[in-house]
Amino acid sequence: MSLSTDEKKRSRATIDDVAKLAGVSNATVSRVFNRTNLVTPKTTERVRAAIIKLNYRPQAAAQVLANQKSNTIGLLLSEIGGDFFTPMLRGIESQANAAGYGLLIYATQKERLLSSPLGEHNTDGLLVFVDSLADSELARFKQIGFPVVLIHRSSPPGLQIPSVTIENKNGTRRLMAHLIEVHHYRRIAFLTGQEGHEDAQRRELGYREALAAHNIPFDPQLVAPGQFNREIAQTSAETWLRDGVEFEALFTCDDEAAIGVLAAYKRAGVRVPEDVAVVGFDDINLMRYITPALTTVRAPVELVGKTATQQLVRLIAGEELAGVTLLPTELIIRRSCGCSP
Amino acid sequence: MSLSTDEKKRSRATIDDVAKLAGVSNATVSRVFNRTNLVTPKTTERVRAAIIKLNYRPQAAAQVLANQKSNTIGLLLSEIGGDFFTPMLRGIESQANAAGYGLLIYATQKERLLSSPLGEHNTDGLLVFVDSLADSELARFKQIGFPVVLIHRSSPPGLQIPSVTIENKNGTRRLMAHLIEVHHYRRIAFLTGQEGHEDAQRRELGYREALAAHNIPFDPQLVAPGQFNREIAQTSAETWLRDGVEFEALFTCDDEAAIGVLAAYKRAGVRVPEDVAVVGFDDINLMRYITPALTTVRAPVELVGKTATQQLVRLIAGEELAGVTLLPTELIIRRSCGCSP
DNA sequence: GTATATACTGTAAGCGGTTACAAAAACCGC
DNA sequence: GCGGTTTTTGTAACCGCTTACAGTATATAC
Repeated sequence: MSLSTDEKKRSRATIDDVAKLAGVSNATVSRVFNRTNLVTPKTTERVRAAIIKLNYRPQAAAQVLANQKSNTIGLLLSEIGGDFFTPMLRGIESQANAAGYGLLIYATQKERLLSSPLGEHNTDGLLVFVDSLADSELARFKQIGFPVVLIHRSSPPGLQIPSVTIENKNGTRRLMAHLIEVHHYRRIAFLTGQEGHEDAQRRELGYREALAAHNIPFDPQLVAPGQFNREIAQTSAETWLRDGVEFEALFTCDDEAAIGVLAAYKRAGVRVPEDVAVVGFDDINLMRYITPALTTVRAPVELVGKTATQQLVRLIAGEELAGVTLLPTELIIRRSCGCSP
Repeated sequence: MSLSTDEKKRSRATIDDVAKLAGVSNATVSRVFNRTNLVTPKTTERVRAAIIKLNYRPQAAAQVLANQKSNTIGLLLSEIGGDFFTPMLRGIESQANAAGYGLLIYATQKERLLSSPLGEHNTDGLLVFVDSLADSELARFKQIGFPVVLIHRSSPPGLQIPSVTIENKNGTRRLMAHLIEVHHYRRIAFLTGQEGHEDAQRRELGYREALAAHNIPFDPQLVAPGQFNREIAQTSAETWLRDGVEFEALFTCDDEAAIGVLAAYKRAGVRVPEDVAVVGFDDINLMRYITPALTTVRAPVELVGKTATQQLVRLIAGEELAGVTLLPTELIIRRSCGCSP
């Protein structure tokens, strides 16, 4: 028995193996594989047969090297979690796929950022979510012309990196207008979002602008930390309760915080919305099932993923584009604001 | 001004550029980069400086080709969605990362399976979730010795592919035991899960075994389709209601179906757990917040991801392993079964 | 049947790294 | 200062695929 044959077999067949078996050159095999219609039907058939016989699949790395194109885009996250994650990823993956790209995911715990050569890796472009990449790296990518699109975060000043996010301010304005104009609430409290998070900043701005627009004075007493976090929000609500701070409505900056607040109120016997209205932002899956169903602003998460990916694909194709794409949010009225249904 | 220099600059620096700038050979640069301690401190310093100056990063594809190792694992899914997805992905990503691997994700809409050369792509191994890959491809991978680990699905007969899943049957047995022994329910209905889905089959088996173990005859009247789907489950519950089929408790095979059932009962004015107990399986995020809080079985989703990835990494490292790894589930008692808290 | 245009196919040079091996340099003891 | 080690560095082959260019076979025209 021939050991050498066996040994050949054990590792994957290469294009040369196919060529030899089919009695042609590797160039011809390559042509067959890439559907350049330059090969005789008869030869094509022979090559096809050899490919099937050997179970040949081209080795991606070699193609990438030869083509200088990986057909892969990368997604950088600081953390995998949260209810928005799945739909966003779905949007990204489906769009990437439709455009013929694979998707490579990195969750970059902050520390790793500096030490690792991460980044372009094996990708043609990068989707950068929130704070998953340092400004300095962003600058480097810009400098070497490596395609990047930012998600839920705008470009650092100077670099003009395209970015996709949602109408945080407008959404908040509409939500606040509902509370003020429909329900005639005047004392509306606010739970801030995560430190340094752009969505949080824009929502806070919307809150303040809405107050001003309705001639309601801003009261710092009615602002406490929420951090996009259940526990912290719960603590803040409990503190208000203990201190006897009163208000008619509470806007929690995001839905997670609203859940924490609801837990605090439930425990304290405060009724929502009878005693106080509670509204959030994002419309995560839970909100419609929780009791009371939560009034919130729907963030088009999947669309964000889709749009960002489209832009990245165009960027990779060589189009110039920049600026912020703002996707529309939608006011979702349920029970927790005091509406009946 | 020298255009040629500019043109060089615009595309990424290669190892040769660095070598030239540092006045050494590319081999030396490679050695510096890979921390083989074979280079003089002085030379190392010169090379380092050149690397920084040129912002050099090795091109992954070239490394992959030269090393025959991509340091990337692939995850194959049929669909991105469901509440389990995020924690599973987190488990996979964190573990992959800890082992020095990147993560490539494919969502393979069924049709794509055949046409695309997908698969090993640029990965050292593959995590295959449920039904995301045809048996024939699995066989091919087995044949060429390409590392694969299955998740929530066992190996096709013959191929001995390692697989990681959860204690579906035992979890169900414990849940049923609780209903029967603690609450003394005897008429317990069952909503089946998704056709051909192994988790569903094992849970059904657990249901039947539990009945048998307690001398409760199996009643086909008390079984209806659930499909892991809210709407279908809701319809089934409504049909039972209309037909006047009575039972004391309902096990829905998964939590999604339980949500559908709850919706049907709410609309019909049936009280849970007073009129009928409802229990699910999985313990998705919602379950604790919904009213009534749902008794269910917790599936260790993140751990499944972690474990599968660990096994894959060992497989890639050349270890032989096979067989099914069964991760323990945990009974989570809340209100919907009739318990008080 | 020959000249010429046309259609296929093969040859070989990259793509950007790694690494075995060879060559050169530095070090050592005497 | 010399031969013999030991370190450090360079040379060149190779990883598997693509593709410009050259070469050969086939078809077309006369």
